[in-house]
Amino acid sequence: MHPIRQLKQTIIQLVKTMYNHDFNTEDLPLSPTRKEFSGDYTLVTFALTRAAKTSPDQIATDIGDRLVQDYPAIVSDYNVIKGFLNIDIQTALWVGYLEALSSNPLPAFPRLDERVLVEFASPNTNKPLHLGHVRNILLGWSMSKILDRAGYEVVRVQVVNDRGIAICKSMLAWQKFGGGSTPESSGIKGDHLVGDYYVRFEEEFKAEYSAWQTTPAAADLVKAAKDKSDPQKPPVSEEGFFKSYKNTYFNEASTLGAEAREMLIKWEANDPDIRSLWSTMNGWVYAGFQQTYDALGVTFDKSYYESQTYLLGRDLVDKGLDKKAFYRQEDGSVWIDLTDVGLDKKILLRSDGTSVYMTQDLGTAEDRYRDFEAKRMVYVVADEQNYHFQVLFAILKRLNAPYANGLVHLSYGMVELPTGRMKSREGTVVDADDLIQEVIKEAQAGAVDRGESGDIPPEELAEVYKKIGLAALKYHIIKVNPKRKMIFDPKESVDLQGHTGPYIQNAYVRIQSIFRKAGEPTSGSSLAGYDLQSGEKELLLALSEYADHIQQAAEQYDPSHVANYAYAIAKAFHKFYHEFSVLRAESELAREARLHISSVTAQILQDAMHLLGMEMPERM
RNA sequence: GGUCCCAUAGCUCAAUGGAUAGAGCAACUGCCUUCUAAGCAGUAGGUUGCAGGUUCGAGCCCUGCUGGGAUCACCA
Repeated sequence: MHPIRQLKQTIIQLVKTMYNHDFNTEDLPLSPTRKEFSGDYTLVTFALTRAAKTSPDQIATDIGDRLVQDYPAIVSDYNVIKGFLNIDIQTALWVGYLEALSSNPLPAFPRLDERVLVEFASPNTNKPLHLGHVRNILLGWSMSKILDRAGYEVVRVQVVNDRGIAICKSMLAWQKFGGGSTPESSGIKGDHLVGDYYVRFEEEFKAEYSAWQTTPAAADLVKAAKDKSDPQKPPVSEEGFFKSYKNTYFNEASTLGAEAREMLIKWEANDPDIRSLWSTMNGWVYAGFQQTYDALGVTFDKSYYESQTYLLGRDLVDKGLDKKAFYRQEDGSVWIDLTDVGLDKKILLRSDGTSVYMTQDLGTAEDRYRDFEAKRMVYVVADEQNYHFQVLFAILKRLNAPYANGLVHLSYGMVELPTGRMKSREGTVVDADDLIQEVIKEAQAGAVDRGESGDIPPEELAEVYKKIGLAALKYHIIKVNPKRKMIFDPKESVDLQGHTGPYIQNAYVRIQSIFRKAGEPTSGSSLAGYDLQSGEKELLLALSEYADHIQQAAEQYDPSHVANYAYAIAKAFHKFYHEFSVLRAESELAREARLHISSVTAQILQDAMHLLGMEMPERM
């Protein structure tokens, strides 16, 4: 049994008999002793002053005395500093725990017989994936692994936005300027090829718009806007007017805009030629996305396509009307009033009877519940949509959806560059594929600089560089609390030293190297009588906390807890490695104990990294 | 303007209401004949945006303020 659990039970019992005060395991103020003090665990006694009717120091001393006297098998010693009771656990207990941990290093959570659906990635098919998607994908994947480990049955899904005006823009530009090019003929990855035509459309449109701005019709509009403008506010500039008029121009005057919209209408009318082109180009995109997903090592159980789900949700509107949860205005539009829960009124059906994004999300939720009957759904979506999800969840609650209480928006902050937000117009968007290539290249360059890859078989080198490079990139992103907006510095993302993925991999690699020379520890061997040293105990204590960190990550929907824990373990191991020799241990018992500690460390590190979506190389 | 989020070392980030707020990067010093130096040890760096409050105890909870961001479409 975990020493802290024994200690907790003992203290709870003791406090009950001494002061008639009830603690339970969760609220007992017992934590690992800070390293500047001596002891294993520290009990904070302030909470007991009322029940004990004496000073914190006195309480600490009294409890300490009783622990040492009555439970000598558990507690060996104690000291008291300003109301903090620092407790030393018997070394034999730690050694016994190491033996147990060695045969069973990974925490086993009970299976919950509860299904949770995790939605992430959510790409649009008109553009390749970029850095923002990478954060989303890493969070979603890692969250799904952590929930799985915490006992849930996990279903991974993505929602693909494969329809709408955006993909029509790509299609139109390809028709007009593509000259029949394909990923095969051009040698360009499919999603990039389609993205290139999206960019081409925007360029052509911009040129058309600029040309139009010199026409008399445009000049009239500018004049009208200037005449109408509020004299209190700064005057309308020509440039400012054209900037804000862009969308209106696209919808009302643009030739290209008209062609793109016509294409969308034809698509909705199932025009066979348009549908065929659409399928072909989306097919290129999916092949491209698949390559990126493969490179990142993620998979989905099911993909939902908006082309198949965008009409869903209408029946829910009827249901909501029947239940009087929604209401219809004179113009025929349907709304929900959420002002009583601090939100606004929200439209669900336009006056022309067409649905909006929210309607579709309602339908998709219902659809997925029919598919998987998951009472929990986690949406991994950037925090710019916080309000949308508040509203979505509130509506589903009002409709009494059976899964309404299990809805979670795993909201994460936008990824920014040191120069500010990524802007496609300014070409500062960091492409996912480029980024992956870059980090692998850097990992290789780093290894070549170091010149120590000699004993790695040449056929494994590429694989090792890939694992190192991807760990650098992924760890750099996943270590940050999701809620935070993060500044992504490409230079730092390829760092291989310090608080990085490769640093953690290196701890694992060092252990594997020891095992190649010393052999694995003998399973089930007795370590009884070993006098664990404080540096060894420090690592063991950290290892004992793995389950807590998984639990915390699962409860808070925050994989960064696991990431930071893995770093703490790697750091503790590197220190241990420097302080103690395994191969040249002073005794056979010490050697065996250290082999066990190393083995547990390696397995926990590998497992934690696996939960984060990273792989360990055997050598580096 | 309403609502929500954020503010910690030069930079990027940690810190279940507990002790003297920690890491990494960047800078500087040491340590490879010894299990992989992608490492270890050390120096330096802080009024946790500001002002109050609650508490035995506040970076964390409450109020106000300042600065930054998101959002508030019959867009998605």
